[in-house]
Amino acid sequence: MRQKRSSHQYHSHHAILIEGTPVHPVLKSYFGYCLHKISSKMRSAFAVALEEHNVMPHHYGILIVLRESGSLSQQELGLQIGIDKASMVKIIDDLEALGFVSRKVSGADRRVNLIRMTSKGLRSLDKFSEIRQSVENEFMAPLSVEERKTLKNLMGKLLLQQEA
Amino acid sequence: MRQKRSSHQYHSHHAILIEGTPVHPVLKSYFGYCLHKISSKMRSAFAVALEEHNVMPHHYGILIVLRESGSLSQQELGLQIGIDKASMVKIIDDLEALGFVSRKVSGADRRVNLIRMTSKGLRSLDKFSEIRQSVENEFMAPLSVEERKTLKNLMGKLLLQQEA
DNA sequence: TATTGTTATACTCTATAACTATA
DNA sequence: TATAGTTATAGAGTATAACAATA
Repeated sequence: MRQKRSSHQYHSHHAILIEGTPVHPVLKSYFGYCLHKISSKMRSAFAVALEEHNVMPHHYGILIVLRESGSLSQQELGLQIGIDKASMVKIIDDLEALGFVSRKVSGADRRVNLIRMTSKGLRSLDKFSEIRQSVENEFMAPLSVEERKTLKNLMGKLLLQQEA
Repeated sequence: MRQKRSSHQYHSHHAILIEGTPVHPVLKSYFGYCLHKISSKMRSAFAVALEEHNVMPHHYGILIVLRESGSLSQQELGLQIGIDKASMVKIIDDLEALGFVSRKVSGADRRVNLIRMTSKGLRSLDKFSEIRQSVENEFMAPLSVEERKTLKNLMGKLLLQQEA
């Protein structure tokens, strides 16, 4: 429990709905641009929806990984999702202040903090996942169920390549 | 011609290839996360590829819109792609310093700068478009031609909704 | 000496407000 | 007075380096 939160990076306050940054018609034919536009709108919609719970999308990611992996050191956790150890400190501070995770000094190596989810964290994570799902549904609205599956499948293929 | 450039926000220096931020397996099932990951990797690959020409992705967007629209005021130009007038100043400074655009005080209203592409700007834009295309091709590599078309089509539908 | 978590620092990006010159 | 462009400033985000405790 170390600092206060402000979290005003996404300033819209609509229920969930999408705010209006202009999309220039000429640029709509560029795949990278579309990707960037949709991605940032979706992320900011998610951020706005999470705002009242005092968390941000990256907190959500941490919680998801933590639930899957069980107890981890801060550095391990950061490694798994590409966040450096210095930035992890603040993120874990946030989550600990909210009562979603706890730090426990490792018995085996007293330098490391083992991060563990609390039951409150688990409950909240379910809530956040509902929120994530509803944002995703809203964005996917123009697509049929079949098209959504196709889109996810194609995106998955693109992501796969990155591992190599 | 007002200030120097640094442009080191993307520090990788591979030819074009994709650098490695980890993608956690659990998160791969989340559409928004995949979108975000691919989008930022693609954008940063584009940025790295543009680096030697001293431009960034948003400069490219400006040039594309400018070529399409012809001469525009700084503010008009910014409005079309969602960049505020203060930020436009530096961007136009950059492009002017590179000789890609020129400012000309409007005869009708001496407060406004009409921005016009130079022939050097036009030539360079063609080069940049080749670069953009090759980055896109690299990212699309895992997909068949048919799949690429499908993906672009689906993304287009998602983007369309944003206009409303 | 090397490593975990921490703190401090610096640098980018972005948004806002203040200033000028025109209108 | 209002507006286009400019400048200055402040905030969030992020990466690096230095530091304390422990190994």
